[in-house]
Amino acid sequence: MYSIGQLSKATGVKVPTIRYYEQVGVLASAGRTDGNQRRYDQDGVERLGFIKHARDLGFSIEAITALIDLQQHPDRSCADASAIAKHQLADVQEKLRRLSALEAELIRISDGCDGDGVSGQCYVLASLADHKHCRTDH
Amino acid sequence: MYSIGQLSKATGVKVPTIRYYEQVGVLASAGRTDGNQRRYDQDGVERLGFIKHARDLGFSIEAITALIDLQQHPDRSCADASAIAKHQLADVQEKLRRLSALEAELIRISDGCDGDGVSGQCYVLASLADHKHCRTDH
DNA sequence: CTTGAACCTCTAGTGACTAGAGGTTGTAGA
DNA sequence: TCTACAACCTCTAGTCACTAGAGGTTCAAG
Ligand SMILES: [Zn+2]
Ligand SMILES: [Zn+2]
Ligand SMILES: [Zn+2]
Ligand SMILES: [Zn+2]
Repeated sequence: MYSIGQLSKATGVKVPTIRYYEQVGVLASAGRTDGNQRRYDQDGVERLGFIKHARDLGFSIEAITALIDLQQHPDRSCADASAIAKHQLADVQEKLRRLSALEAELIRISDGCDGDGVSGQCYVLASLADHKHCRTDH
Repeated sequence: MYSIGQLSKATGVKVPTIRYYEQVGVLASAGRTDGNQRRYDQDGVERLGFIKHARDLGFSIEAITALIDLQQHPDRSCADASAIAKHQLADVQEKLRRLSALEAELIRISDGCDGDGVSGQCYVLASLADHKHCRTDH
C-alpha cells in the first residue's frame, strides 16, 4: 500500500495533481485509512502511470478517461482507441505545421535585429506592426 | 472614428477580446461617447493590429505589453525587443523539438492499431501503459 | 419617434494544473 | 506511551487568454 506521497514518487506525478485527477474522475477514487488518508495498491500505480504517459504524449484528460474506460473492458472493440490516437496525431501534426511557419518568421525577425539600434528603427517592431513583412500565412 | 464592432471587423479581433485587451492593459483605454461607448481612431486600429499579429506569432500578452511600450518610445534602445523576439523563437523551437518527438511516437502507436481488434490486445493501449515501447524520451 | 442591432458591465467557465490557508493524521524516536 | 513534525486532508483562489451569458443601455436607420 502506498500513501499519496509514495505514489507521487513512484510515478513522478505531483501530489496535488493526483488529487486533481481523482477530482475530475480520470483516476478512480482511492481507498482510505480510518483517518481519511488515501491508500493505493499496485493497480493504482499502473493506472496513474498510464495517465502520466498519455499526458506526456499530449492526450487530453477527456481522451485519457475514454482510453482508461476502454482498458477496463478488454473484450470491447479498440476502434475508439485507434480513433483517439489518430486524432491526437493529427492534432500534433497540425501544431507542428503552425509552429514551423512561426519559426520561419521568428528567425527572420530575430535575424533582422541585433538589439543595438533604437526602437524607432527596430526590425522586430516593424515586423510585428505589419504582416506584409511576413513570408508565410500564420 | 470606429465603434468596437467596426474595429473588430477591421482587425479580425473579436469584440469581447478587444474589451479583454483593454482590461488587462495591453490595449490603451479608448475614448468614449456621451453614452459610454468606446470610439477608436486609426491609431487604435494600428495598435490592435500590432497586438493581433504578435499574438498570431505566439507572443504572450506580457511580452506584447512590453513591446508596445517600447514602440511608444522610438528613441529607446531596442535591446529588449530583440531579447523578447529571441526568447520567443527559442520557445517555439523547444516546442517544435518536443512535438517532433511526440509525432514520431504517435505515428508508431497509430500504425500499430487498425481499430479492428479488441482492447485487451490493442497496441495503442499497450503503448500508453508502458513507456518501454517508446523509441524516444518525451 | 420607434425599433432593434450593437453596445455596456459583471460574473463565471474553459483546461490542466498550482499555491496557499488552516486543520488533522501517521509514524519514528525518546 | 508520549511527542514532535512531516505528510496528509479539504477548500478556495490563481494561472493564461480568452469565451459565454445575463441583464440593462445607446445609437442610428427608417
Ligand atoms: Zn531592433
Ligand atoms: Zn505575419
Ligand atoms: Zn487497437
Ligand atoms: Zn513514452
